[in-house]
Amino acid sequence: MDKKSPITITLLERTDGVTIAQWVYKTLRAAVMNGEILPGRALTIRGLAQMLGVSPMPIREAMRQLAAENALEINASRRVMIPKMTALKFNELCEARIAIEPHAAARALPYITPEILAQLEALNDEGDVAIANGELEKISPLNQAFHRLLYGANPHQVCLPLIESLWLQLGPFMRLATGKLEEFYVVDRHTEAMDAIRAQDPFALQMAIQADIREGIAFASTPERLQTFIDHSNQAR
Amino acid sequence: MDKKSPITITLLERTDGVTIAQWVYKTLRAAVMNGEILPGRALTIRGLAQMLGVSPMPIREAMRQLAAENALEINASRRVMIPKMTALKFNELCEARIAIEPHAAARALPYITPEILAQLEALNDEGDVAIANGELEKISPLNQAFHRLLYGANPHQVCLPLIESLWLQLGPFMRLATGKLEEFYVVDRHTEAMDAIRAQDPFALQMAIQADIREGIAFASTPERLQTFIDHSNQAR
DNA sequence: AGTGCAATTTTGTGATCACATAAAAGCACT
DNA sequence: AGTGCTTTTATGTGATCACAAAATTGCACT
Repeated sequence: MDKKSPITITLLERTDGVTIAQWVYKTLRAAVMNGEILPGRALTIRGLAQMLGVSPMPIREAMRQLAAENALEINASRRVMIPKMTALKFNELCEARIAIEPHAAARALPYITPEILAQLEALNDEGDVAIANGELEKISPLNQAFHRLLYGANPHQVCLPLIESLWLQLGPFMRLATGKLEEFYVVDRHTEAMDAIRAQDPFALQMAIQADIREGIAFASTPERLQTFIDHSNQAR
Repeated sequence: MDKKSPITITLLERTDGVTIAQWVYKTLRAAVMNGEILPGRALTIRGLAQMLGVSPMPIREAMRQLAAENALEINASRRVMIPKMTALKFNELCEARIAIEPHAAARALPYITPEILAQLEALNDEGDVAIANGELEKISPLNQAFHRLLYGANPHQVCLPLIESLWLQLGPFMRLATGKLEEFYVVDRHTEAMDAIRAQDPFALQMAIQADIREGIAFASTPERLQTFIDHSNQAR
């Protein structure tokens, strides 16, 4: 297992008045979410600082923030790495998603305006186009944007940060998952979700969200398949 | 509203090989959880550094970590304060607890050993003694310890950090709540929970946990009562 | 007294440095 | 070649400093 080969991550653009620490945070977060850094990979403050061309200070802050969201793991000797996945932990994360996300969706339902519904439709259409064109790398971000927009419609939202934390922990997997997505995606649950929203039917919405989550992890349909993915992702390249 | 009067928080003891940043984190966390810092209160890095007798650096790290857990709020001009509570947000936090905690309890159920059950019983007994003796300040920590021990029995636990985040956000309220606890606590739901554990009955356990949470927030039984608590807590003293 | 502007102070951010410890590398010895 | 020890390097932590921006204060003017 190679833990020292140089890491390459996609650098986000630095916008206007944002601090360096925030930029580093978003960059690292996107890298984790997109599976650009695989579990087991050791991360050092100085190494990242050099790679991103900043001083160690903002790296430290960004790393501590990500560690607080359980996207990074700090071991006893204070070294940082992406947590390794296990079959049971994966199961636990998925069940947690199913416990929270339908709830967050139902709670957001009363706040879905026609504008938001139109935006959800647009995201759904984009997703369909991406699937039709085989642009697999676009699917996961669009799917996330859909869920984020839905849950975030609730102005008193407190679940979204928790959900994002779960997504982050599943992140390194999601990229692998989308590669197998095509063969599993049969029914468009997002459309079902939008039907439920239009009907203001919380129960149907919860069912649709739950089904969407379960299908998104269908690549782990059997323990053997799951283990294959875990083995494949746990070897830091 | 006084935002500048000196803050006094309980200082935790620094143990062996723990870093200053961790100690600061735990100290601030306990202060928030116990409602020692009320919503709206502004916190400054230098101010806390001077109060705790350390350099600004570990304060920054601790504050960023707490902000990541939504225990602190960073406004547009990067000033930090305890988030203010609203009736709707309070409701949202409680419903989120009810969505997650019974799930976490049911997931932990298969891992409850006789040893853990005995520890739960001990905590429950301590709680009963505290209630009988009117030691209200002990109740909330014991209640938390009970729930933490229960959920944490699951070795693949991923919900506990999310739950802790919710507790932290409700923190400033919990102290106020325990003051009114005595008059509401009628049935001992912890005992019901333990009966469900012994019977290995996930559904009964979920019901007991849900009832326990709902009774713990019985002080907000009417919108008027809740608003009184909010008004009382939102004025930083 | 109230208001608008300038000077001052406070505050967060980020860089650099010193220090202690953990990991790695070298190296002698069997 | 393998092993145990020493030396060297790498790394996280925490303190100090400089800088810019925001908040506050002070003050002249109406």
